[in-house]
Amino acid sequence: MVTLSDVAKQANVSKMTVSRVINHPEQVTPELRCLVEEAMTALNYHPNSAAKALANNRTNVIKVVILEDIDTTEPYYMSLIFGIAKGLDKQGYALQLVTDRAHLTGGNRADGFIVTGERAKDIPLIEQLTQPFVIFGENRYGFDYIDSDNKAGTALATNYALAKNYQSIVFIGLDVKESFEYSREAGYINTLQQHQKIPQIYRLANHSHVSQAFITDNWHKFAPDTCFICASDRIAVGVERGILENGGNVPRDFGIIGFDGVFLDQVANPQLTTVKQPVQQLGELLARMLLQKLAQSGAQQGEVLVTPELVTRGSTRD
Amino acid sequence: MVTLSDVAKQANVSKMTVSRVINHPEQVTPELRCLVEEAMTALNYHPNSAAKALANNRTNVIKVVILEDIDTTEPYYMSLIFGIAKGLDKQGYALQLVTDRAHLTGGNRADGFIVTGERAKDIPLIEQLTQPFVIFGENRYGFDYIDSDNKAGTALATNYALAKNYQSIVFIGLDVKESFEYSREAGYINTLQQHQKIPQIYRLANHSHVSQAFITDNWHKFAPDTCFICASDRIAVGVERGILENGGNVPRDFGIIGFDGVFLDQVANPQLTTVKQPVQQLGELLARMLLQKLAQSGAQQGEVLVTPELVTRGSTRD
DNA sequence: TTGTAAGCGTTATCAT
DNA sequence: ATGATAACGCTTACAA
Repeated sequence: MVTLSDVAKQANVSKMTVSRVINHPEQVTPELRCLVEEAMTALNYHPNSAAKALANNRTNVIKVVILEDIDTTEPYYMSLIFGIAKGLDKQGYALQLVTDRAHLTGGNRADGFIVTGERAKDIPLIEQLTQPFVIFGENRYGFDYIDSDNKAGTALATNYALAKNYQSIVFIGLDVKESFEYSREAGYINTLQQHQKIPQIYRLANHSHVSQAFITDNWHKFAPDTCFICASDRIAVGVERGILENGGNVPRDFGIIGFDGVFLDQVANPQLTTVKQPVQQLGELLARMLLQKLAQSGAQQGEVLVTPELVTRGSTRD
Repeated sequence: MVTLSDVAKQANVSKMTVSRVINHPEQVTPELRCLVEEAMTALNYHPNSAAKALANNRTNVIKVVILEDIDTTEPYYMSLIFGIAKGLDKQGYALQLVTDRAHLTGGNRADGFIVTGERAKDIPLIEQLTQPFVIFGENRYGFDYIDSDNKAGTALATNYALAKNYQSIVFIGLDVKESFEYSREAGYINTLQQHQKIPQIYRLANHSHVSQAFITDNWHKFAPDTCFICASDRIAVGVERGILENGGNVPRDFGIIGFDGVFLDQVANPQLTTVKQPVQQLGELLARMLLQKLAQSGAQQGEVLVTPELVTRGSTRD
């Protein structure tokens, strides 16, 4: 194993100079810096992260906390974790997954936290955290966060439906009292109002069989030339099935636009037009934001909203 | 931060005794051990993993290497990673995701590797690894591995189809030259032969639209009373769609059995009878096997096959 | 069985 | 601007 001392010898300087070249390059003269850098590459030096961690009282580990009870096959979360892992890896950090609330404070140490799926009751728990954290998902508590721009997403979808000349545009949302749901509804409502149309909103549990049953039960209410803006792809898949089951023509008489764009949209038949969240990228951004926060000793990072993209496919008119 | 010394003081012993209670409890007298343990809980002591790592020349980090180019939304892999992360977390290890071959040897250090998705060309690369590793997935190179028992899985499926009295039983496999595919075909073939039936195997690319098109193109070949044993849920979803598209009755005249049981099976309509791999559990087993291998300084661990489970649902007769 | 001392690789502090 | 020294928390090797 090549250590600081090895590099120091090779470059004829002290360990400290090498350390400084790595951590505070501005404090060392260009010539020495150059020498040291050459020595480092010559020896293929890689810092020992455990030693660094010990000296700095850090761990190089970030805990990813999922407070929601998730179906662990849910592709959405998996993509997110994948993105986080990639983002952390790039900067030499490793990830520890926490699904057990008890592991949050107890257990191994970490340099910071990425938290998602929190409900109101979790807020005190989160506020107890003594180390920097960032949140995935809109929140009203002033926590730093990253999310898709939900409002812009449904606005995109609604505008598209209008452009495709669907007469009636209905929103099928989720029956949860979450910030993201309100934002998605707002994007829809605002867009419709700009076009002097009356919003029509239903809220369902986030399951395809629920939305499928809903369509069948209310089939008489939906005349041809209707586009359904859905708050999730799960909902959209069920809506699509319900329409087909009742003999409706997709996309000519009925359009469907989903939300999420992770996996399910491609499995549907016809494939879904959907508001695609760049989930993996969001994960990488979370990692980057947290590491930056660490570098700035916990400074506020604010909120970052990433505009999602409308992917057009067979569930809406050409 | 509570350290060894703190615990030592509290228990009126030296640091070493505390260290021994943690790492070699048998070397310390029961009374002292008890005293120390009380002190540890009283102070809520947690070992500093960086210091441990430094002293032991370890990192407490395991690299998870995915050599295959995967669709990062693929729930199968995501579940696996989730399982690995949980398994590692339990023993205080963190995970680093490697998708870039260059990061395999270079970059940060790790104590061991969990490798998956390797092709023939990757074998030399893997053999160069200087640290313990385990593989996910059957392989013919003598590497320690964990996998589902693919052969047992398709045998389960085929026996079930026979029990449900489908006259004709067809296997739709994948057109890949991989160990797991051969095993799945073998389970099907063996079972049919035990019942004096002639195997009938097709091999397709692993996409639902490919298998859907295949069914339509060959619809005349498949008389009612046929059950399709599929090598993946993706294939099965397409087969199901193809059958429905051609007016076939599922499950009365045509049965479909998938393989994997991760997410897709539940999204299908009707939901798929499928051979469910305990993917997350496989991940945890991988973590456990690797950590045990580390504890045994790299000793061979052999292979572990986990028998999958047949989940019966609407795509086969009641 | 228990304790003492040295060292793992790095960085902060203080001196030059 | 650069270097010497101690310290981070733990474990191995050796001494008692």
